[in-house]
Amino acid sequence: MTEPSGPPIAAIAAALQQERRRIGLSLAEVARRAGIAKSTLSGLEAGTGNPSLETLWALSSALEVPFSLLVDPPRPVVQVIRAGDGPALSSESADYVATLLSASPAATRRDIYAISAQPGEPRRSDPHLPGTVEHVVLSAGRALVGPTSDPVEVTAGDYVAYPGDVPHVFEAIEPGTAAVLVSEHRA
Amino acid sequence: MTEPSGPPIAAIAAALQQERRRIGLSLAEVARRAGIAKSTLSGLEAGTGNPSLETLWALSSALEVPFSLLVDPPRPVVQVIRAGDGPALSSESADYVATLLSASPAATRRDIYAISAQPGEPRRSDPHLPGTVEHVVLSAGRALVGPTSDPVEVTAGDYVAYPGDVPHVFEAIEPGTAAVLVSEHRA
DNA sequence: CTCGATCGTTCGACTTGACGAACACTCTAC
DNA sequence: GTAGAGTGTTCGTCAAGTCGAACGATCGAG
Repeated sequence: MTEPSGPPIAAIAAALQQERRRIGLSLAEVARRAGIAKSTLSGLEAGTGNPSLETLWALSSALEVPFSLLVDPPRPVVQVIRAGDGPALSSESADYVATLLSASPAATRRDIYAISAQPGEPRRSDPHLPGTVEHVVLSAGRALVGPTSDPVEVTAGDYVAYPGDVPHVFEAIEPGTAAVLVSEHRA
Repeated sequence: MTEPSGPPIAAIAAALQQERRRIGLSLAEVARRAGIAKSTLSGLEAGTGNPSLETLWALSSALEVPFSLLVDPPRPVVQVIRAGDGPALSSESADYVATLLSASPAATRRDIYAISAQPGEPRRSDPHLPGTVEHVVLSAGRALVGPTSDPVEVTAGDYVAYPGDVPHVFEAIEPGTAAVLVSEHRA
């Protein structure tokens, strides 16, 4: 069972209101900053509706939180995720598996990923929010990691950090390549 | 040309097509699985439009990728620490080596460690600052990790998180045990 | 108490995204 | 050659999301 639930409108509604109150802004002020009608925001916080991508993006900018915060539910403080566990939230393909281990809480803003990759098509990523920094520790194998313009070849045990707000890539060179990735956003 | 934080419609368009072709499905088939019109999907992959939350969610399910992947693309390099490099700062003992990879900036408060351990005396840690949380991803071997009162046995690939403000332990069970540890303080 | 400002909600009008059929195209089989 | 099944695209229609204004509620100053 992957995702039994529907669209996380309820979760987003809660996150919107929580983040807005955290920075102490009124509904009208956030709507103004986001460039949307406050009636729209009012409805969203009430859990009614089906916001468009632009609306959500504008709100994440106005609230000054990563977009993922609005869609990734918070996680418990203590938990165990087995290597063989069904994916709580993972991105899979034939030669690349990225499992989200720990989503960033509101205050700290960082995600931890376990990556398992096979040689094949490189995993390219578009720029993230400005201020994002990513850290990779290769557990096994060999990979080409870093900005698309200047990637670095790393082997088991190596560590590499790079800005997340430029296009970047993760390409396994050897079979059975694994890594731990920490993506953090500095406010 | 690079917008500071424009809606990632273009990125989503690329991600949609990339993921769809990765699993080798036709546009019509994905649309059918997602329960949306193929014309809608066609437009989205072309980069035109502004999809609603429900539409995106349905597509992430149909493509069997996490929702966050479509809206929050993964990661990119600035600093490289090779496995054989002499660590600038490390804590060593006969059967335990912890290398500091990335010290926590003032704002974010988190440290990333690479741990190499051998079976022997458990590595016990006294409580850190209140609000500290530690995350461990085991790269290789087998270890007993977590609160001293209730440790968890983990193997390669496993993830475990536990409060850092209580006594905790890291004990290698197999030779050649390695791990990545992220220690963070929540304000 | 009254006025004013700000809060969040509700309402009708407009804009726009989603739908589904028809379309042009490619490839294969007969 | 033609017929068929597959691909992805375009277009008119309808439903739904968004907008802006008006609404009642709340709080503080005079």
